[in-house]
Amino acid sequence: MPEIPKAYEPQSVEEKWYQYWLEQKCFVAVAHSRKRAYSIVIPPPNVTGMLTLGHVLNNTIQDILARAARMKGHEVLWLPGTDHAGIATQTVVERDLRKEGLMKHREDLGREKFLEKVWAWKEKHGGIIIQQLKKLGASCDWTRERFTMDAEYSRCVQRVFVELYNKGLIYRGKRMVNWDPAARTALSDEEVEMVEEQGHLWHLKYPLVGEDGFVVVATTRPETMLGDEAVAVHPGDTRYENLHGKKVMLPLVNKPIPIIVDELVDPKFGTGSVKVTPAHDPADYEMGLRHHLPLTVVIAPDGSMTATAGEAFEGLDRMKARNAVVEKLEALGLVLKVEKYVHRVGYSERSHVPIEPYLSEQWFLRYPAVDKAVAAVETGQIKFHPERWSKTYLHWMVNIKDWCISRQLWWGHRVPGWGKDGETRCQIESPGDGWQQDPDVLDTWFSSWLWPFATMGWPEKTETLQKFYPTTDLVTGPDIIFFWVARMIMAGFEFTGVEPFRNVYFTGLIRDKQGRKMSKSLGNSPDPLDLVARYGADALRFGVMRSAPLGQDVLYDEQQVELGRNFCNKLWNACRFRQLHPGEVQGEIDPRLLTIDDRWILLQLDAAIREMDAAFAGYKFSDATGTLYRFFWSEYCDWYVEAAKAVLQGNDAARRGNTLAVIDFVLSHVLRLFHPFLPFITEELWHGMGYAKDMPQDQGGKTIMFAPWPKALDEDFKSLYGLAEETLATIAGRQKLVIEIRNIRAQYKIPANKKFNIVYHAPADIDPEEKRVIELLAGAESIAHRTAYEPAKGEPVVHPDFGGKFFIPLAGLVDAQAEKGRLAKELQKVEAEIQKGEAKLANPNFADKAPPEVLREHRQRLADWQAKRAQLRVALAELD
RNA sequence: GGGCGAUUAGCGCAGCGGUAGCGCAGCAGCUUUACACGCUGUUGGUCGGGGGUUCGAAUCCCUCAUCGCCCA
Repeated sequence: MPEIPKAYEPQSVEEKWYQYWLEQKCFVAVAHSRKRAYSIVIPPPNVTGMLTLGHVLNNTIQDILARAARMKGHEVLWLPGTDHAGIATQTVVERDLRKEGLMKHREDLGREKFLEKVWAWKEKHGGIIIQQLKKLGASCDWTRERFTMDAEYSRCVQRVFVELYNKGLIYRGKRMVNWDPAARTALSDEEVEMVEEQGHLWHLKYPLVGEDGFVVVATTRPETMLGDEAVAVHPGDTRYENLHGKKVMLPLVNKPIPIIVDELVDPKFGTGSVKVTPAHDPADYEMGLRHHLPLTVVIAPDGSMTATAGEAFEGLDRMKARNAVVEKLEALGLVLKVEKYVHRVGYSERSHVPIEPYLSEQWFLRYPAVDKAVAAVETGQIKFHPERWSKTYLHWMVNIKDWCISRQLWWGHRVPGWGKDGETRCQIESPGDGWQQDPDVLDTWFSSWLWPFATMGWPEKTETLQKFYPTTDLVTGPDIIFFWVARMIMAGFEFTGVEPFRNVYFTGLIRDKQGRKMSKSLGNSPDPLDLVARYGADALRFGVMRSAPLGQDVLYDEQQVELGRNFCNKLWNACRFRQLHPGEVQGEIDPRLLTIDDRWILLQLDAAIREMDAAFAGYKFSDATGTLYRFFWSEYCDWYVEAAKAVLQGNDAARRGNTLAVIDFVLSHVLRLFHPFLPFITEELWHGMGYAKDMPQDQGGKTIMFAPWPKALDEDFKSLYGLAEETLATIAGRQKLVIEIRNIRAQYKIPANKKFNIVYHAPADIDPEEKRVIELLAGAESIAHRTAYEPAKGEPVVHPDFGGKFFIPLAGLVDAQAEKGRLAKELQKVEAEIQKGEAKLANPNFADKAPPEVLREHRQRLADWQAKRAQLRVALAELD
């Protein structure tokens, strides 16, 4: 690494090493390896997808886990792939084809032609997100990349369908389902998002048949009145007792409908009497069944009004029809009043239009292995991080309802159901001539719930499956806990007999600075690739991880990425500093030549490694980055390197070499600890610093990816190198001293670049080495020892822990008034502390009940403050 | 209505029973031969309100408030 640039330039470095890793097959998992397996399957992004910051967070965590596991000696499989995303993809392709003028509706092309177009589209645009993940540094095994519509994968899906059908868990039936009128397909309950809306409650007057008067019904959806088949009241509602068995004339339609009595009517809602529209409301549908009411369909699958709705409304969109109906009723004087009303409306998560309850023939699944799936999480066989999500999971699992799995789309796995002359069969291949395959496809989640094992070749007992299944960790967002996580757990138990993963890490949501969700319409969602181009992938990863505590939403701020870049630059320059000193790379450390600072930084390194291990064990990645940041920047760069300059600038070649050996030791550990977080820069420096040279090929020689993960220093190492706890206190004391001197210098406006002299007044001088370090750290020209010293009036003094006094002669610079002010202010603080301490110790309850070590601590603290007060008082008196 | 989470310095967070901390921003100074993507010093907090337990509470309990997510 000759002539290293002053600033780190990530672009070329990242490109180079990613290519190298691919060429060297570093990401490929070896199924017959003897190493212990670690595996993780990617939550497959939509093929249509583009990388978002959410993906960055999610995949960076997976990459950190995978890279750390490799360094810890595991055989790692991180299995990537994409999801065919039925509705999303079909919608995008349909839009494009319409734009190109190739069709108005997909029927114009026909199923086969249309699917050809989707596949062509997928081939052309489908890989974008995969390429983006590579830019991030994702160490996925790309040789095992899967797509949910791969031939083998599709066979798995159909096989599973047939199996569940044969077990009686899949059935077909006519039900009221959540219908998306824009995509024109059924959806599952989970795909409906309830949105609170300010709407209206219309009070409509329905005239009684054969007598004067009205029944008033309240509704939020007046357009459905065209399909009303009854008015219902609660049996116990005395207000309406006289109406039981009578009829009303349905306005506009002019059709008599009965007044029925049903327990499920809420007498407190609106007027207590409700209109019943069996074809367009789930509750009304149930009521219709109980009372044998006809189903009058007035809204078509595309959300427009049908012919049955009447000439005046046919073809109108349901929302337009609403206004038209209200207008007509108003003209007839049948609208009693309109109230503002807040209610919750179901919206399609896909097309973002209001869901229409719609009666149709669909396929449903009664969930399998529910008990096992519940028990696995309850007993901790599968662990959630943070744990609290298990509550959400369990709540859903015990209230679980059958899953509507059929979709009226073309892009997806076709239902392996066949019909002929009213007979239905379920099998993968056609039963023969004349059998028509069900036109529906399956919910995308009905394929992705098989992801952990279908991607590994199940149902074949492949080597990959045997080695890497069940997987170790899953990293995903809590928003798909029902869609995906819960269903994968059930599928895992049902089809493989075991849990599909042992740990689930739920990330937070990425929000902007103001706490708003990232969204396209707000335009607050930055393009991660743009950030990579400007700051580097490592910077982006580090920035995102630093601000992503476990279980907490992430407030994204570009400043964090900038910070990540600054951090990389610091790392770069710390290595550059080492490079500028000639000397053997990673020489032997001689314990006899260690300085106290060497011993201190080794102890701090040990502590940092332990903290890292604890952070990894608890999936606390922001703690890990915090530890690394602190150790490397605040401890290593700010204190150790500055102190080490005393040796490096000295003439003792042996000591210089030894200090460089310590520096290499620390840096080689630092690079490895950082590698999972900052893969590119650490690889570049690993080679550049020469640390790869003496390592075995598969242990860091080829790449830092397989360099051994640092281990905390053991007792033998510590005693050999004389690493003892008291070093920490000694250095802390010296740091305090240095800070006090620097403080005085700043107070007296001695420019940081101006050297100044210090007098050490004490019976014995300090060790010359230590003196040199203090001079260097404090920015002093010299420290002169005096056994007798008469300070000038008001000369600032510092009292070190080890005794004696440091005077800072300021040669005319002393401003007695200023110094007095400074001391008085400090004295005030000290007095306050003393008062607190005295009050506490004076409390007999405290003295009696507090544990002795706490008592001792408080007494010591008080004594220290009192000593400090005495010093300050003397100094103040001298000023007078 | 039920559940979960959050509320600590201007901002983002840590601390979860014994002196309130970190990073960023702010302020002051500095081209100190690794780094201005930097260095040094430094100002900010009755830990959302109220009650309780305790010798001692940011930390445990109760309650209220505000915000956010999920489920009815």
